[in-house]
Amino acid sequence: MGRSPCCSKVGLKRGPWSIEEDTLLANYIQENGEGHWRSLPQKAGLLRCGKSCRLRWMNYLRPGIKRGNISPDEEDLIIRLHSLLGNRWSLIAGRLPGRTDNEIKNHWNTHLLKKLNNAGIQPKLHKDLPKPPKKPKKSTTSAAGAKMKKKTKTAAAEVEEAAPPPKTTVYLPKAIRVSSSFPRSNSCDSLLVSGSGSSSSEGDNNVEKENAIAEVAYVPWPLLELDEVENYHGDDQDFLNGCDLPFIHHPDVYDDPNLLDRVYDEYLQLL
DNA sequence: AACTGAATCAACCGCTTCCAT
DNA sequence: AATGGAAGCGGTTGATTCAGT
Repeated sequence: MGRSPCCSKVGLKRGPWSIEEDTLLANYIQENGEGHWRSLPQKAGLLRCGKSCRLRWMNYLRPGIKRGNISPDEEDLIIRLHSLLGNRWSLIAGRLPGRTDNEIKNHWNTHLLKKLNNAGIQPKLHKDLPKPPKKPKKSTTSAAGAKMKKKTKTAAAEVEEAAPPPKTTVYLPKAIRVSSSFPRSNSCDSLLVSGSGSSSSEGDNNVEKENAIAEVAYVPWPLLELDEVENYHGDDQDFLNGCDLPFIHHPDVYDDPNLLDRVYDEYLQLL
């Protein structure tokens, strides 16, 4: 499976998009719809690679995009969903209408990681997990991927590395492709309006799955030890007051070591 | 006002996954 | 079953902006 040389072509423009380019792209997609990104630039008269066009459309030009001012409610939801899904930004974005995976990822890395660390909370709760049942994989981490990850340590990575070892566990489900089934631009709308867009039974199944996942995501999750909250001496009270974080200690939950296993199994079945 | 370091976020890179053949 | 093209995803980069001195 070789990679196609999408963005390595010489002569293609890179960097920030101009207003003219935005207009060309938006007009073309309005007339012809999304998709066929590879051939889109040429047809639209753009000197960009298809990937770049797709990214620009998805993260900036697409109708209904909300920009900036992520509300405390949204932050709370991001934190909850991240505790459930891990770094599955597209899945998380699918639960936040008008937000893009890129924006959520950036917000997490620049704001939420810091907030959680300041509150004495380990943001990356994916270590020491009981290995989820998984099918045999072709390859784990390629040499190139490992090399890329080794390059430099990001601020986010530093924050996470400096944090204390995790006390609790969170399951990290396998990533699934989202967009083809759940258009991100109006994912929540699509959940509410059953059958709109896709009338196939598969589409309805997806709606049901997403609704079920959403219910799981909204369950108050026993992520944090109570002493973590009690020992918090940070000064970011807005964060603690503004968010409905799952700070409640649930003895029943902690006393049942198999609960997360069961929830994870249910989640896998839903997927 | 000038400089510097930190913070932010749009865009890029490369890998994975899906799907048609 | 194997292959290759296309799309999607998550990690990372780097230009720009902001805040502090």
